[in-house]
Amino acid sequence: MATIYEVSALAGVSLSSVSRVLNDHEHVSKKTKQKVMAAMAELDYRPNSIARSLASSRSDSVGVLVSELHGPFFGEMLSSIELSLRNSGKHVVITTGHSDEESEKKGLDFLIDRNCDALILLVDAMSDDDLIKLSKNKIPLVILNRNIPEIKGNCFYLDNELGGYLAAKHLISCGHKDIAYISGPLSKKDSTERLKGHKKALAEANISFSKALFYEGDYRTASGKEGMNTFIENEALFTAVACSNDEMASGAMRGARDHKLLIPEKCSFIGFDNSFFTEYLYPQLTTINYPVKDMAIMSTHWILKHVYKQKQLEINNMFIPKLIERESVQLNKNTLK
Amino acid sequence: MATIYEVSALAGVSLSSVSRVLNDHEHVSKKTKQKVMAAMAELDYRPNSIARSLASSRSDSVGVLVSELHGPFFGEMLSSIELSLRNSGKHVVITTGHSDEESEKKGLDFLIDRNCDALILLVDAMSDDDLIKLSKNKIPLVILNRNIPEIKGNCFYLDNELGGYLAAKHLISCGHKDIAYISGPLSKKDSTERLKGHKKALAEANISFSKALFYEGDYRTASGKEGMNTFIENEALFTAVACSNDEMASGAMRGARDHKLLIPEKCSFIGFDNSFFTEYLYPQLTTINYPVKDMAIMSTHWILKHVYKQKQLEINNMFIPKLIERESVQLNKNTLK
DNA sequence: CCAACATCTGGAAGCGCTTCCATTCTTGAT
DNA sequence: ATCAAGAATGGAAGCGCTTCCAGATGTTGG
Repeated sequence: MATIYEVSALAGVSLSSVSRVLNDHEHVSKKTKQKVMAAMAELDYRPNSIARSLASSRSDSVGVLVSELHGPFFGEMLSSIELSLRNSGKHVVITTGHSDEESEKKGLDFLIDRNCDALILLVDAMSDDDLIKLSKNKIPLVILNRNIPEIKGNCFYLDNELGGYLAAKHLISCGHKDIAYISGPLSKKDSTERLKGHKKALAEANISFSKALFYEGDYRTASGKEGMNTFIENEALFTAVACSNDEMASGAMRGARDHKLLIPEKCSFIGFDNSFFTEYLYPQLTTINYPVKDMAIMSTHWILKHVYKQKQLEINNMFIPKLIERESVQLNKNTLK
Repeated sequence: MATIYEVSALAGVSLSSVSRVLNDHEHVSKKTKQKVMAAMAELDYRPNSIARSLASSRSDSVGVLVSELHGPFFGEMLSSIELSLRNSGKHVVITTGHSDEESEKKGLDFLIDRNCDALILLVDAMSDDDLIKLSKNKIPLVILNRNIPEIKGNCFYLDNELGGYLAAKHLISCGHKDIAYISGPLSKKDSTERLKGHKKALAEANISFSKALFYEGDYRTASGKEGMNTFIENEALFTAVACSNDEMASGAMRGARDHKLLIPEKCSFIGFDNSFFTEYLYPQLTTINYPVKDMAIMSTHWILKHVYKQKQLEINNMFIPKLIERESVQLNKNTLK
């Protein structure tokens, strides 16, 4: 692997000059630039980015810390982030936090130690205070899927409460009154916010929230099925179930089928997130759209604007959920007659 | 951020000694080790990994190049890789190639320039020759989802042909003779291998392969649906369809439903990969298991063994597909009577 | 008590690059 | 022709760490 020395020697100019053309500095004559370019080409020179990073304390890379790597949600998010950043010549270093505080902090340290120019964080376990403190450090950062008022401008998030509200409202407008709810872990803010919206819609319709129709899952398919089983075994009465995400909804639907419950004739289902697979369920899942991609791209725009000084980028922090009507919700016949 | 100099000064020992305790070298007395540790703790010192990497030309990080970041397949793969490597204190740098040759090469360069200790590659566009050449370079690498005889030991892959064979065989054993096939892109080797296995099973059963029952998709759900539409519009006759992956199978099932085709009564479906969502389809999809996680973990074992010198790791290059029977395949009534 | 060896420690060069500063070379206006 | 201002170049220090070498210190056995 050729180094800058060899280029400098072959081109017959100083190290500094080579470095200058490498970094597209002003004040390099055409002649030297050409000589250097020629030498680089001949030696098949590629700058060592580690050395560059050490000398300049920049790295052209942004660190991404997410809870998990699998699942439709993170997949789409990472995919969008990578594409957007790569289009601007930046690179992405990805690591995971597994919703565990220690693990998140370790991941964070890794990214910081790698000289990342900026960070994109999607963390569950770390406290708001930790994040606020972190944001005061030298390294710029952006927080996804979470709204911390003190650092509002760095947060990109969905109006989860509105989402929960829209879902419940839709079921209610279809005549459902007995609505079961399968929630994500209550330790996560998005879960509690969605639940809050759900309750708000119930209250507006004068429907009381029943503990018997509530199940706390973990966002995974299996827990949706378990929730459904629990409801049925307890002989709870309901005509619809709202789920905190699509994966649990698909699990719940499976659970319903295991008990020979017709969907949507006997029981309606609504999910949350609008993951890619909801269209391919049967019946297709009515859900709440979470514009993950938009949000992911927006977070990169913030970084491109504030860290890499690209102009003309509009920043928008809060994203609005939207009802996606498909086949899994039906009018409640009992109510109508 | 404290540097090694400050640690050295505070502890009252030389740079070298600090470095030695940092790297757990032999020949450091307990006393100096303690002094250094204390100083590190007091200063909240964290080594700068960039500097370390430059000085030692190691980086404790392995580069991963995959086609895409989204989708069930890559999600599970990356997740397993990250977990396994992190458990050994190594880190992962991920980038994408988008099945495009130029893009793959760029990603590769990025990883190489980042001083990765080893590479895990899942690439579609680059030629075997390129990969063989690459493997002769200094940086150790492992290739996923592809078998290149010349560098067999570095390849980890599924016996795709066997998988295709098993799927077709299963349909045939259920009495199906008219079997449609929705393939992945024929530019990808795994697609052609699966198809080959399919044809082999047909041949063994004396069923001729019909062009009218073949559709080339792109591994995405939408193309599965399109394939199904094409068959139906052309009034092709078939009682079962085999798909090159689960996503296309789910799309095909959707297409069948749009045409009021009962599944599995009128038409059986079999997928490939055993992605997480197949269980939650209705009916649950019969498919071929691809042990992605095992393969991903095995590739990290190779690296841990050969690059990081961990002992006692068994390496196994080829993985065996397995039929997973669920609900989407039914006996062909016509044949039986 | 001292040789002979093993263990421990410090000095210094160097990884490949950036960047500040000083120096030299060009301009173009006078 | 002259001179200042600006453009182009080179030298050298330094980013934070590793590692080789040589020298210092400690330990053991005769």
